[in-house]
Amino acid sequence: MPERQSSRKDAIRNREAVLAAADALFARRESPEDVTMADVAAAAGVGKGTLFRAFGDRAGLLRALYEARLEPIRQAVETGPPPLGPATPPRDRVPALLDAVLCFKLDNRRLALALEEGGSSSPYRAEHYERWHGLLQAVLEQIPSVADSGFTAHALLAATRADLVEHLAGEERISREEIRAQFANFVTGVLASGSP
Amino acid sequence: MPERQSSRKDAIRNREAVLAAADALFARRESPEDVTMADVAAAAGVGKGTLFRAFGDRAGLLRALYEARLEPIRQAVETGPPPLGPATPPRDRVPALLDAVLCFKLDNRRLALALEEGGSSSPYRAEHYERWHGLLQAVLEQIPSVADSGFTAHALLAATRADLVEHLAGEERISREEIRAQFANFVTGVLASGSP
DNA sequence: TAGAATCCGGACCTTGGGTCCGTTTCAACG
DNA sequence: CGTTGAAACGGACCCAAGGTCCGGATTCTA
Repeated sequence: MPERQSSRKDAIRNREAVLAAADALFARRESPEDVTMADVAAAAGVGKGTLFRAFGDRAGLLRALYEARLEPIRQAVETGPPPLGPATPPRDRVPALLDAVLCFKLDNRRLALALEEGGSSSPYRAEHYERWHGLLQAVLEQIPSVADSGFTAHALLAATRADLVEHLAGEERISREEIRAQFANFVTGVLASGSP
Repeated sequence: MPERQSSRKDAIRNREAVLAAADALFARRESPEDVTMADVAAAAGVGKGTLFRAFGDRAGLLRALYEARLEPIRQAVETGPPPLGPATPPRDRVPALLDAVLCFKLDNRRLALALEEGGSSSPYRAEHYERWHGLLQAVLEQIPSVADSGFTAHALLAATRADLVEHLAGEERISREEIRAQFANFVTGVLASGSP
């Protein structure tokens, strides 16, 4: 799985070009699955060979795009100020984390859809999911009234699945703020259960 | 989309044969996606044309299998005795319904996976999902402490997604009863929030 | 600037869903 | 029963899309 860096400037330039072209295509096209690898290569002005050498396979390209988009949030979560950063009390941080995930999915509907569903292997094996789940579980652990933090983390994250978000925003025409509010309310309910 | 009945006995016999063969193949093979349509046709002793004429496309075959397996539960929910049937008080019926869905996914992991993920269009457009969601929403509506019954129904059902269940049971090696217990606990928490 | 290492790119391969149409089977009718 | 037209059969065929390959171009190093 060729994913290592290259020092040659043409390789670097092409990698960037592919990333940019793919980004644009996924934003423009209706459904992720009618963005083909050949399309991306053509839009980037590059051969298919180049594309596959740089990213391994379709999933690799999607992952690269996804991680790039996720980077700012990751920073905010790991070393940023409240309410996302580590200094936040658990009862406030959990809703903030989940809202951040939800907003990310809302802002990157097509991309998240392509990565979560299109993949041949389940989204639960992706290491970015493991990261979110691990973090959320750890924070939930610090809230005494919450049992089964592992399962609870899975269940809460499941409510932010890309295709569900897409359905709510696209099919049911619910506004972004409405979705956020309802989800926040749901999260509050889960956290409140069994404590004064 | 050719889905109507035929009176010719060879057509009926072949339809059954395909259904049985597909059922067996999905149960036997590790991953749903290495059951090809050609495999099913061969296992059923039938040509590919027959298979596609009877079910339209791959999704149609999956749907037919799924509906067949779902039929008993559907009966129990629509006209059966408590705790699944309509005579059950809402606070007891919601957990029962969700447990039934979860058990169904546990008992039909491969099939549910193939239908929910493999499809080109989102699982939320499937009419069996609409049925479950509609019913669950209606029952939730009767519990005063639950707000946003529509969203809540989506969120609860999301925790029974086939790939999540597969991950819990397959990857994390959690026992069936453990999963049921944790999910039941989660549901209880959601229902209890905001009421004595 | 020579030479080697690396990268480029598009022709080519494979796989699997879906279609087509000549042939066969069914069932209604005389 | 034999005929006959409609419906079903089945496997050769088509096509799209992901992924591979290798001769030639480009870049780095000495």
